[in-house]
Amino acid sequence: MPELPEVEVTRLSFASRISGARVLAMHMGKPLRWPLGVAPSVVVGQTVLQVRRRGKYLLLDMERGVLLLHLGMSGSLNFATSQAPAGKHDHMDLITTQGVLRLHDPRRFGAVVWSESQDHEPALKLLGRLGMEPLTDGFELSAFQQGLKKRQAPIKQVLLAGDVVVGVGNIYASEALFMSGIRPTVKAQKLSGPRVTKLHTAIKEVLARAVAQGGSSLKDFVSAEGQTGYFQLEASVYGRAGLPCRVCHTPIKQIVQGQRSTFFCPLCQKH
DNA sequence: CCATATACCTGGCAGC
DNA sequence: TGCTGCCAGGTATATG
Repeated sequence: MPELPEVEVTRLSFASRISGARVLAMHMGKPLRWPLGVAPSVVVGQTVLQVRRRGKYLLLDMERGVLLLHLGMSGSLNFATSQAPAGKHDHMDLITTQGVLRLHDPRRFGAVVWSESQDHEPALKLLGRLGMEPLTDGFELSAFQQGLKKRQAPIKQVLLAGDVVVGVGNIYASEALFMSGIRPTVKAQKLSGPRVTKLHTAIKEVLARAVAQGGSSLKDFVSAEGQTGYFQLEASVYGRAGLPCRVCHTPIKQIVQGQRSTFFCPLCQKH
């Protein structure tokens, strides 16, 4: 569920609502990917200053540290208005003066980590090797090109790795490569300048469009299930194995790269 | 440094 | 209906 667009839409959906809130209590459920790092009581009493996003991580800046959240594969955040009973898969409740921020994550690949904001904190180390933010000016074509030039791995896997550019998950990697007419198996370093330019544009476009779409359903995003965004978007290739390409009607192919599914049109993405 | 495999965990679904 | 096997939006870590 959560690639960059959904994480960003999630952020937008609760950032203003929780900013300025003071933490009254914090409850953790079953273990997530990493331990919180401190007793939940450490977070109690702190005020949420702002909510930022870095890649697919959400960062709740507080007075004395940062609460880092990751949604993993199956996580979502929602606001429980009162003390509605936590369900089987609710693994964090942040009870604040402005509502209860609740993490729902069946597979528990997500994470909630507290970090006292200085350098060598393990939580912030997670952010250390992340690549460029695709929806900011920092995502410069020349830097993108330079990043790809070093890589011999297939372009799809380089996009997913997140150390050149962040936020492109398994769905949007396939979609962006389709948009730019690039075969996912091509070695990153073999892409010509013009093709890198196309890909650079496609990544920005596909992610920005998805954020906009998610944003349009923002009203019921939280109260509903937190999943409306993706289903509004029509995938060009993802999940469409065997179905006709929307452009040329050639059957879409599905392959496996790095144990993940990749989808592409063999005609529109010739090499 | 780089590329690839592995591990984490649960639910949904196709097929029998 | 129930079982089994496979698949799923991520990514740190180990291994070669």
